[in-house]
Amino acid sequence: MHRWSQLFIPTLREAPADAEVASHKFLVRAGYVRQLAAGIYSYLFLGQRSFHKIMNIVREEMDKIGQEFFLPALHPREVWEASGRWTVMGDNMFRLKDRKGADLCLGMTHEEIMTEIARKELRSYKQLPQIWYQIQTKFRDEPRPKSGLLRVRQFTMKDAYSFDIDAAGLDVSYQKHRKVYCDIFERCGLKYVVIDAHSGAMGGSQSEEFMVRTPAGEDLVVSCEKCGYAANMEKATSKLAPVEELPAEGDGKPFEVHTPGMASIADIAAFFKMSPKNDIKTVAYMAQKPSEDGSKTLEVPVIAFLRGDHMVNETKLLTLVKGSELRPMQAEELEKYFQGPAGYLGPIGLVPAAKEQLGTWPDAKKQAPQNPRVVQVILDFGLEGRQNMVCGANKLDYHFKNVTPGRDFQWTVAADIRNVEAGEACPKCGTGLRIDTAVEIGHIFKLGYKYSESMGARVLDKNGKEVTPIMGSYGIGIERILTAAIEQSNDENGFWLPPSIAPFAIVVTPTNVSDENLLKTAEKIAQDLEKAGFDVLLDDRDERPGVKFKDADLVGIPYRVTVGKKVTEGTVEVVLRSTRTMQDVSISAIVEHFQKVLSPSR
RNA sequence: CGGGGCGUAGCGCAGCCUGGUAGCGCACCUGCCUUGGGCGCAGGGGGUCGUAGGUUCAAAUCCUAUCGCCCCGACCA
Repeated sequence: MHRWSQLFIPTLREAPADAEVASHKFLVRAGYVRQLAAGIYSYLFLGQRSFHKIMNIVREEMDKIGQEFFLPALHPREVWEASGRWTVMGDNMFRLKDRKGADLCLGMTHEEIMTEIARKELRSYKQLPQIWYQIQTKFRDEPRPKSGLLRVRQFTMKDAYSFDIDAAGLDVSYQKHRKVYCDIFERCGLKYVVIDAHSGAMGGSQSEEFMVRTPAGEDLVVSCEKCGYAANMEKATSKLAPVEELPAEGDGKPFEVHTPGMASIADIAAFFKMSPKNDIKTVAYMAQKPSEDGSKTLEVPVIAFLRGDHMVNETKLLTLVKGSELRPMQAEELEKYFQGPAGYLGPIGLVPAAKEQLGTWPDAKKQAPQNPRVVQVILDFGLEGRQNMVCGANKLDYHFKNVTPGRDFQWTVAADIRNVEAGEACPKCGTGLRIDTAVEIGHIFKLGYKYSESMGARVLDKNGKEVTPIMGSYGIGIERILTAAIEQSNDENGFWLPPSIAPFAIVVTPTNVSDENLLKTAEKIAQDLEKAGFDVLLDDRDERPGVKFKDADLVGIPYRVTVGKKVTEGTVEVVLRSTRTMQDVSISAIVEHFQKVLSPSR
């Protein structure tokens, strides 16, 4: 039996000053974790117990569809070079050298290692499909670790990989994971949503994220309460309400207006007494990506135009142009492409690339020298069909009026490159969309052929023909399940976890251990409950009741049995932490009581 | 990477401006007391003031460098 007096549960009355989010404060205060360095934590007794429960649930469910492996966390450079990600991962990957000077890295994820096994071992379609998973420590050198266990540099992940002979098979594997993930999060007692996710520039065809809404989250979820549409910010779209156009002025053609010092959209809208919706916003970037061999960075100019009140979504833009990074243009670059200064930029006079050149990079097209002023011009869908707008004239202190896209300027491609805003119409049913911050706890992803192809995995199909297996990858953040659960259920005194993932389901608290009768009764109750399969903690510390109650409220245990005065009447109190509701239960019926409200942990 | 803040006892903080033997609350230890919401009294232990260098008779305090941690930003030209 676990006796509190003998355990190391270092609870704190005060949270560390640098803890911001609830889960961080309480994980530290409740003695679950201690910080070792930025984004690196030690898990103490209670924390580890909770993680074990979570991992067991994950394991039990995953075993229904796959096989558990355990791969190295330390990887040789070569494996990552084979997939091309040695360079792609950049500073996010921890790298080190062994004594011989050979390059190694700490695994951020294990597509490469799993594919390496598949490449060496899988020979025939008869061996497919395969689903392999592991629960492993991952290392990511986050630019900015934060929010306690939410964004860290070392964490535990369940990652799974599927290998199928064809897309139909992948779909089956994908759906199996989707089902199992729902079961896992259900068992963990989380309220979650499944959303459409951005599947990256790498040709993934389908991807969904499992999100828990919480203010502590860093991801944005766009959702419709009416029809169930849900997507992340990188993927979400909306229907735009029509905009009232400005009347054409003069001969209807663009003309310059002197706008001294009006360098922002707010200034211009005020100056012309119009809505920012009638303005064309210019956003100018240099898109970057590493060259094939990783030896240098390739750059192309990318210029986006959006409605004045819209915000560009850099991920959408980056995906569109197939780049890996964006940086704002500098003054000389603005001068080169626009021949005008910041604050007065506009589309008229630009040299847009042809549609076929979208996402092409200079190195690849060396043989076809082009006009150095050519840029990729991206028009947001929100500007299509608009007329008589205002934009910068590419000339200090001047703007154009009467600008109509398509008539007065052209573009490389029109696309959705903006952020949806709360209240805009749902793309499916037209209801107002809501936007919430959320934490990503799981992600399922049809990878396609990226790794199997680049790393040379091949099997023979029925006809004896060599084919490349198609892959999926599927992740669950173990720590994030706990943090999300805490974010979801806490108050000023502490938090309460779903019994399935709490370190203990029940804490038995004798109010006074120097009272022999109370202590003996409490021990008996704890023993009986334990025998019945419940995880029980006996708070046998020689402390005042107030101290024990405060600690019990703090540490996340969902039920408390208070053994106090009423034992003389043969009853104890059962307290439900979440609602603070209290109920007298006769000692003889205590096991039965919990058998009704809880399922045994063992 | 850019900007800001903070490093003083396990935790939370004061002291620094104006240099002169390092303090408070909680926690911890001992004893007494108390026992239904972080109780009371008495006594006690614990700190290279992040690190290194400099200025000075004297540095937690002033200067320089460095390390660490936290927050904001890295879309709206």
